Amino acid sequence: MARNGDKTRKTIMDTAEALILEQGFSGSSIDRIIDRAGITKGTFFYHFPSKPDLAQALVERFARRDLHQLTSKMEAAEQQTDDPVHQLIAFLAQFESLADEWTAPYPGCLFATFCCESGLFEDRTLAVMRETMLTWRSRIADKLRAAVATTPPRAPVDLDSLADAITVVFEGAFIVSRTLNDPKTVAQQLRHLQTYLRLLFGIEADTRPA
Amino acid sequence: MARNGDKTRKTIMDTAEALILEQGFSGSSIDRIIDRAGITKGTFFYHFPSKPDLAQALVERFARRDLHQLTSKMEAAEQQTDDPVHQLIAFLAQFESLADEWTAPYPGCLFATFCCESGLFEDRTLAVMRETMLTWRSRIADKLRAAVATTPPRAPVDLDSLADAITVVFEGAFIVSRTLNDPKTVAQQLRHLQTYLRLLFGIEADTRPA
DNA sequence: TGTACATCAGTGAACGCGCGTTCACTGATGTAC
DNA sequence: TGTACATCAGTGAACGCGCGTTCACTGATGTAC
Repeated sequence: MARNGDKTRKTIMDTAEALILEQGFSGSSIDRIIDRAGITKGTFFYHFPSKPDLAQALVERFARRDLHQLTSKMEAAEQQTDDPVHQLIAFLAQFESLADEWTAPYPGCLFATFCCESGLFEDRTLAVMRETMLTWRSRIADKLRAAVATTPPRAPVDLDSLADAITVVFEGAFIVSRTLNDPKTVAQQLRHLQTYLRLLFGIEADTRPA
Repeated sequence: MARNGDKTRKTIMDTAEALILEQGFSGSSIDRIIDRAGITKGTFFYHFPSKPDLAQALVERFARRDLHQLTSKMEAAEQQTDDPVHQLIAFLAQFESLADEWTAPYPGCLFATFCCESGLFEDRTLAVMRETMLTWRSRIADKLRAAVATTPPRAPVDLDSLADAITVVFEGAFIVSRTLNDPKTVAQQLRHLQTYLRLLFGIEADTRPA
């Protein structure tokens, strides 16, 4: 056998994540994961000492990818314009474009799933989720502070909770999209958030309806 | 023994719901439910033929209560004012006041929890969730249509997805509130939604920051 | 270059525990006559 | 009013299956000399 342990580990994680997004963590047994992944139980426990360790690895990978999206899409927005308000709108527009092309409901957010079973997880697992959300809050709130410095908002708003609104829309739209079996929910809700920012900072409306 | 079967049934449902909101449905075994409720296994299966039947009973009760909130708070808002925009804002303000008094994080929404494990449930269970969300959409969208008839919105918006935004905020704020262990998230996000409506329909801002 | 050994990656049988479900039973209360 | 029977509400032991975890093992590849 070639030393391709990393590939097998990735297969396990991909399979487990997909199953967990359908059935939750408790509802996804190791038996079913290895069955779908086409490996044996021994292989699973060679790569992950226990099921909680799988949870930890999954949440860390999810957080890493999530923060990468935050950084890369924010950098792209910063290249488009110098105005912080327009940067935020361009930032959201990128996620909207992505979501707009979906034909199946939002497959799910691992954070939401784990949050709904939070009593089962170790503190270190929940801490990764918390820190990721706080990083989003901090980065977006920075941008919002820059925005209000140049453009006074048309209504008094708390900037930290306005920053959180992005996370709220992602998580909430996922739940609604899944429940209603509607692939368009996420894009629509991201559009409302852009419209809110436009109205708040007195920017002309886009032509498309939110 | 007195014929107090209804009381026992309620105890089981209350205990199960609380446990499910902590650990998810799969993570909440019947053994743990009966242990917390102080009853025996025979009693559980006397009241519920199977675990999926418990899920169905819980989701139906949750939906009934949820729709009652929708109706009663909307009626209260309609007593306060005749203007549909102000009615919607008053409607949201009632939920905000409620949420503002919370000192512990939003205990959870059974729909979000079930949605994150949706692969485990029967269609009839998921259908209750879907129909409840569509009822909210329909009632709120009616009000929004009445609003745009009298007050032209300052940006083009799709009314169905704007109606859904309320559900999105409830579900998303629950996830964020729980993850960040912050009791104030729900109230704050409901306030942003009110500010959005105010800006959209050109209504003077409230004094408190959103 | 050949040999001996270590390490990596994976196997599959076995473990005991907890799960959802069944069932024969109990005893209190309600109903018929 | 007393008696016989039905129903309601709950008991607790027993069931087999699936769960997470362990472990002795295999065989291919890498490393030392």
